[in-house]
Amino acid sequence: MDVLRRNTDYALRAMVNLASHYGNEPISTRTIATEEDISYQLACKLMQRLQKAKLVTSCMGANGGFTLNKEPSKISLLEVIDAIQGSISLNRCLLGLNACKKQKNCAVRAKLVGLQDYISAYLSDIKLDELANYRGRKSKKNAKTLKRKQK
Amino acid sequence: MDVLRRNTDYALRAMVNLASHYGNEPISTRTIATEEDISYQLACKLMQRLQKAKLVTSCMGANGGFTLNKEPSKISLLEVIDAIQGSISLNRCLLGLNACKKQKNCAVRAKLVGLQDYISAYLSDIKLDELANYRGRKSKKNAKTLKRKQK
DNA sequence: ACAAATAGGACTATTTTAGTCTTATATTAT
DNA sequence: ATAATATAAGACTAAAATAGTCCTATTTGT
Repeated sequence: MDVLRRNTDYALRAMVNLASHYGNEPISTRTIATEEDISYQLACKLMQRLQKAKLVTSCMGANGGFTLNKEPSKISLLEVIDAIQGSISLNRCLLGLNACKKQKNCAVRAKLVGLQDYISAYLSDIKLDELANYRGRKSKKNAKTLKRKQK
Repeated sequence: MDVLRRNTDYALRAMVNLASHYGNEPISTRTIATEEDISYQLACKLMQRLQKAKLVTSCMGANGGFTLNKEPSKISLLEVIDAIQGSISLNRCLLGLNACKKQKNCAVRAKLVGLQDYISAYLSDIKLDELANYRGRKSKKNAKTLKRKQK
């Protein structure tokens, strides 16, 4: 079972794409969709959600598109996840809440909350710039390879 | 989004139930289903899965039922989760694998693997006896309350 | 005016998860 | 032996969650 959903993955790719163009003109959804292998319509939906979450800013009209709302180093993986698939929760169903009548407070639940906090902190620590840089490195490599091939 | 599914919750309740009867006769699925508010048929399915995972032992026939295969203190939450919903994975979809052509090795993935290891360790540390004991405490409390009411 | 964008509601399809039905088989007590 | 009470397990159905599409409106630059 995967915690991160497909749409979250798409959105993250879009965000990394934007991160790597941070400071320049807005990038259109069409461009993002093409570059990141996402269906255009779906990309539209995801960009809208990212905008609602105030992670990106939109510019309508010709030459429009999206830009990041903050520096890449200030946008975390957790924010993107929250924006697209909502916050990840471990508990609810675990020996507690409405699932099991027999206990209102749950020993495990407390532990799981602890785990959840850890996860959140962990994901908050991963920022878009890291991801974009990694990609950058990767594409540089590709460029080199290409050059060599062209010789 | 919840990481632990409903069936996992059911199964966990069943396991805690068995844990609280550890050392005695087998408990029938019908009893478990009744006590833990699970549909009988579904409970059968879940018990079967738990047996396949070798967490419980079955005794067929009249007076049959299930018993834990190990001491409650040696069965972890993680084992139950794995048996019912399979191992929890964070990655797959995250900037890697078949999802994104552009990178074979992924910077984030490594980080997520780290997180995943932490989660596994955390869940391995929670054992059935703790949960059963907590329940025990709780029902004592209820008994008290009941007594007081009866006065 | 036109082309290129986003905005967003409504809808459909797909996938995953949950739950049920049915039949077979094993064990015990009578 | 037979009846009653269990588990075993495959096939199937239903429900819920997720992904994806379609259509129309609106905005903006040339």
